[in-house]
Amino acid sequence: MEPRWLSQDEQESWLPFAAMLIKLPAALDAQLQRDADITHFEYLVLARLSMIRDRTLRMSELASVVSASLSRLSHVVKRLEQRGWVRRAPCPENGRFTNAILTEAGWEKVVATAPGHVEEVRRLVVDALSESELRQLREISSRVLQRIDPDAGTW
Amino acid sequence: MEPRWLSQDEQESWLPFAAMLIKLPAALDAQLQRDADITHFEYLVLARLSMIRDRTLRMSELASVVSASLSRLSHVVKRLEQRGWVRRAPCPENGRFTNAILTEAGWEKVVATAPGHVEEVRRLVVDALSESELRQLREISSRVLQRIDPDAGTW
DNA sequence: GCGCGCCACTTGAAGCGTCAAGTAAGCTGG
DNA sequence: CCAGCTTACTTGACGCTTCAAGTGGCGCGC
Repeated sequence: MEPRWLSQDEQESWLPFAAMLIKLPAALDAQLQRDADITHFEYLVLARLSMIRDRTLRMSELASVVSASLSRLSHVVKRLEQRGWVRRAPCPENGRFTNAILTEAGWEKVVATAPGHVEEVRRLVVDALSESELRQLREISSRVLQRIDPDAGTW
Repeated sequence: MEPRWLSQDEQESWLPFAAMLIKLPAALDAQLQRDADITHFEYLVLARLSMIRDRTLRMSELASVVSASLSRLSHVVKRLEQRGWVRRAPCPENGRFTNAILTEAGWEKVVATAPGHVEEVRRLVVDALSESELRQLREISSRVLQRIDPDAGTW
């Protein structure tokens, strides 16, 4: 079967988009690495915990909200635990679950790190775009996410 | 100084966009890994070489067009060389330069792999969006790239 | 014309992610 | 009531990326 190659126009959209897909995460990582000595993914974990009641969440739920495998999360939480920002405790009601809990030091880390990160997100994306472009971006992202994982939108 | 947090609206665009930034590269990688047993980045290197006259490019130029460090490229090209898809030869005119050259087997690998990859790009992005959304996406991506690296647009 | 520095690359070690295998808690059927 | 399955998580090994330290060709100053 003859493949449906991208047209000239399609390529001219795809190429810059693909480049952004590579460079934007690298740029966000670089800012956090430089200013806070943590990974973008480590930041996501801390930030998510900080937004939640009791700053506590089961490992499997945390994995799902940060789009990671349980294995990846387990390794990362181990490192965060060693740095004193998170601790783990078995869930009292059900011994199979493990709760990840943001410590006071972890909370302070988030408070210290978030403004610089938000500033970078603004600088590179939010403030670079008009209001209507931002809405378009939301629509586009949702559509792509839907295609990647048709079941995911359900939360 | 009080940080400028994202507004509700801004967050509602940023969150799906950030999720896409994580999941789309993972999805593209997964397809290539599954169907062709190569990394997305390895594919990029082979594909770029295949598009160029003589299928030959200096390492440093290749690094720049695929947005990678020279070190990363060096490691990857070594692996591609071991698999027989690329070979390296010092540039005749200037012994400091190394040319990366796509072999016949490498060419065949690209020809065999490209249609499936393009199909996945269509499925997840290009065919998921309208023509005008695709144009918007190009504009948005260019704007963000400009912010990340103001000098880069010059080629 | 040769020493010194720079440039293009290579290498090795350390860190993070993934995959597969392991462990331990709780449910379930007989 | 316990054997075996399932679920939630952990661990270890391997692969890829990064970072810092090499290596070697080439040009420039004197």
